[in-house]
Amino acid sequence: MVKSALVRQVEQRLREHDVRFTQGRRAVVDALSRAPGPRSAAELSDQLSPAVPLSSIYRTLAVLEEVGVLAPHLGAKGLTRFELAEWLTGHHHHLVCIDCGSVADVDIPAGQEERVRSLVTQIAEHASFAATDHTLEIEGRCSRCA
Amino acid sequence: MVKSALVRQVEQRLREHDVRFTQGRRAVVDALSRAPGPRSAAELSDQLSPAVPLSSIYRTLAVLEEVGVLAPHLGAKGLTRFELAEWLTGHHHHLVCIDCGSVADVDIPAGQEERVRSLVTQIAEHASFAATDHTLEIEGRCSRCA
DNA sequence: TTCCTTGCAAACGATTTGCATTGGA
DNA sequence: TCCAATGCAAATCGTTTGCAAGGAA
Repeated sequence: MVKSALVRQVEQRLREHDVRFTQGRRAVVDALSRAPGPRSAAELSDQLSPAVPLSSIYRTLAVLEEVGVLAPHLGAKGLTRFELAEWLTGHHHHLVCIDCGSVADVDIPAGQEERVRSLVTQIAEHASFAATDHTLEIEGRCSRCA
Repeated sequence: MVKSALVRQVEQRLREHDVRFTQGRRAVVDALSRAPGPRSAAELSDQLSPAVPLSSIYRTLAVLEEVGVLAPHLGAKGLTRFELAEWLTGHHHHLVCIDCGSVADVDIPAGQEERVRSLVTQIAEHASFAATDHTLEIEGRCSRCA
């Protein structure tokens, strides 16, 4: 199996930060790259345990966030889920189910994204806020819970 | 001091749910109505303690959320902040500071909000998702942290 | 009086950390 | 080799809950 472009990008980023890309860290990145949305430490542990113990998953998530490979997503009940950062996967938004709490990624057409971006710029300027990013969170019921 | 329209609306909603509007609950609603953004239990406790103990604040927040007077906002480090629900204060979006973690409310012009709403509708439809609400979260640095 | 609410302290669950051990460049 | 990374268990921290006492209708 060939090494994916994504893995190579992560390798390079870690190298730049003098951080090792170990087995456990590879396993976490791999699991997240296959997931259709953010995942919590516990959810990852379900897949990776006992090969990667929970405490190592937490440490891995912290390190990968620090170097900008992962981005956190804050969910209900104090759960923090992580996903690959947007420079690796592209910009997207979230569909959050108010029943089961699942979070799915959605892409939107470039033209519409452009409209959102310009709106964000206007709002931020007006509020003297230095915007660096934005997310449109759409709450509702997923097809399974509807 | 006259009883504000907001307090009267809350009173009625609680009455409809057979829930008492006690001193402690009034204090929490009052504190949140003065805050320029969502507040956590701990932040409220700083203001209201020892008159209202922390555990009561948590219970109050849970009750007020249940009857739809408050809406939760999930912040970094597992902190949940609450604010008055939009039917009391109007629809708005959030400016989230990536340095200090503060969250401020922003209103946007009706015309632009209409554009966001229609975009949300399109995205949700395309994804077979039953949207009930949305929030545009703008991340960046607040004027104090910039 | 009758429940709903409250206060306190103990319990919980997610996350973090100390420390000795292991493993990768 | 040598220090970063790991595994385990204990410690933290935000939040929840059991239970007895207090308060509003």
